[in-house]
Amino acid sequence: MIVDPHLLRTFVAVARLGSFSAAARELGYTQSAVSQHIAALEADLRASLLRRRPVALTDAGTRLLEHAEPLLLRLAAARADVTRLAAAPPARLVVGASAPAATSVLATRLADVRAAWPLAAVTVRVLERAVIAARVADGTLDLGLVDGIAAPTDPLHHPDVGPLTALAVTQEPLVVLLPAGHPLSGRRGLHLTDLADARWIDAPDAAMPLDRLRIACGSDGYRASLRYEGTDVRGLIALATAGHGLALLPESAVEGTTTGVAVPVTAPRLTHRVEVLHGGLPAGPAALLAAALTG
Amino acid sequence: MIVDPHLLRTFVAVARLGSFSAAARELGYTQSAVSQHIAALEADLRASLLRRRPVALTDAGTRLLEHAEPLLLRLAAARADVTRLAAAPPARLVVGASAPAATSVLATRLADVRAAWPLAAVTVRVLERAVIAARVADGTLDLGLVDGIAAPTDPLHHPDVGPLTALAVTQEPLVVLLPAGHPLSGRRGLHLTDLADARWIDAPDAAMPLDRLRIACGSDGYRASLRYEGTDVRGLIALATAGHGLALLPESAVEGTTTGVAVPVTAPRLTHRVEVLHGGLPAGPAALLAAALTG
DNA sequence: ATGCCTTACGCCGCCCGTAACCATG
DNA sequence: CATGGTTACGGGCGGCGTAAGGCAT
Repeated sequence: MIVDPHLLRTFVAVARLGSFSAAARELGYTQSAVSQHIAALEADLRASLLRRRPVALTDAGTRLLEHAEPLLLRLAAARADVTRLAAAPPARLVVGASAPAATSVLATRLADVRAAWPLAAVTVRVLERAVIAARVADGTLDLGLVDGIAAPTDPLHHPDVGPLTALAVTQEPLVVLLPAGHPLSGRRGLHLTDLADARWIDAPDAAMPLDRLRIACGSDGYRASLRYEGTDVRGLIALATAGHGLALLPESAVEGTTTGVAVPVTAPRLTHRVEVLHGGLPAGPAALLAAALTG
Repeated sequence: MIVDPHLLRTFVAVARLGSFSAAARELGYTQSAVSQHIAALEADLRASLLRRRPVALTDAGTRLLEHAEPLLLRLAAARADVTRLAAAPPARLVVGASAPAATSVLATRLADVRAAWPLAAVTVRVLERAVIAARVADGTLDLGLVDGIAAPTDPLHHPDVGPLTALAVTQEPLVVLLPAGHPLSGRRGLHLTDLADARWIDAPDAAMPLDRLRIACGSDGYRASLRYEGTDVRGLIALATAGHGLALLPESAVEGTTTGVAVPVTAPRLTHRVEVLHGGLPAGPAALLAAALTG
């Protein structure tokens, strides 16, 4: 009746690694067991999930994978969440932050956090946005700081991996960074919709990912002419001011930049927002620390 | 390592029924097996989940329940989703709709649906908003119609039970229904924020639930002076126009009402929105029908 | 011929039911 | 004392490993 999560875990491993034997090694099974797992899953669901030799997902398999990954995540989150309730608050704090806007917020508030909860060790881990909520849910992180684009009062949209509490930490204007001589560089404000066809730099780990922008604007534009994979804002600023494309950043990220011009976004009404995430224990240490961050 | 979903299912049943033996009956187990399930779960998570005699949830149990229910839902959804891919499109269509705004939309479009897909039997099931997404995900419903409050371009927020496709069907202004002699009845438009402390009727199944309104406005107000449990709008309109409280409705719901005054909501900028939900198969019948509804 | 997945088969462990036990109203 | 949860124990079954069997490259 109920789909066996062990089989799902095996299925996910096989799909990711593209090999039964590699999945078996990773999971500590024999190759045979993995084969039986997949066979059992296919029999249970009465659908072929994988094509063998070479191993590739069928349509049904692709579909199942979309369910299986969040499912396993939630399963881990459930365990972590309940266990966390019982366990004594540990003398350590692991904070995950999306880079670098959220990290800079953390830097300015970390003193408050340390004051609120004198901990032996604090670890800050810079991670991509998508995984932070998951790591908070499964207990790998005690606290998460995530930034994103949202209308002024709207909360950010986090992947649903369990009951998490999200609190706004900061909210500030978005700016478009232009090279010094750019035709628009004299403007006081910009309408993003006018820039849908401009040359953009997609810097998902250093600035705002363009796909988020597309979602926020409901537009197909904002295509990247350059992709910047890294978390160093200065590198991004250098590229943008050298004219390789526009960059969308929170206002604070461009403070002190003299080689380019940062023009605020005036429409649509979007802001850069940082939220802190924690597993919503009412009076736990994470909640205290979250309060210290928002206060 | 992985929390056994069978144990979770038993746990949910016990929590809901407040009894081990009742849960055993429902699940087709012996009382002993249920006891062993709960014991195993508690041992696995190293936490006490239930107090016995009387059976009541502990804090950890409450927490686990929040995870367990969506988890089991997703598990069912995963099975249904994959199975649905393989199965031939059945000659039947089950549509769930939140009452009554979404239902009336369905009434006006059902002819298009029948034209797009000649089916032997069409069933319309009126359900509360919260369960529709779940029933679409697990295949009980082929299509869901859900209404809600949202800012003009924003999508509705549906519970995350799997990869569902949501498409806007209609969007129309919200109105506040006032009795004829009400001081505000002469107004051309109303600011909802001015009405946070007014006397409201909470009619979750006939109009907009006030808790949604509170979320949309980020306000603690809009408390109910009367709760109306039913799906008949005419009954609600009668109560509102008789002065028992204000009602928040989509404009179309009050068409033809002469005993009261309906004043449009002008701020904040919120609209009544109906969306159709289906399990996102690209070319399946549900997608065709969804297109017929939106077209 | 050699990976790589599948099938056959036996053993171990888990899970459920029976039944005796115990606690609480 | 009765109702209802717990504990003890045994049998059945499912799942994993070993090993042999296809089947491509």
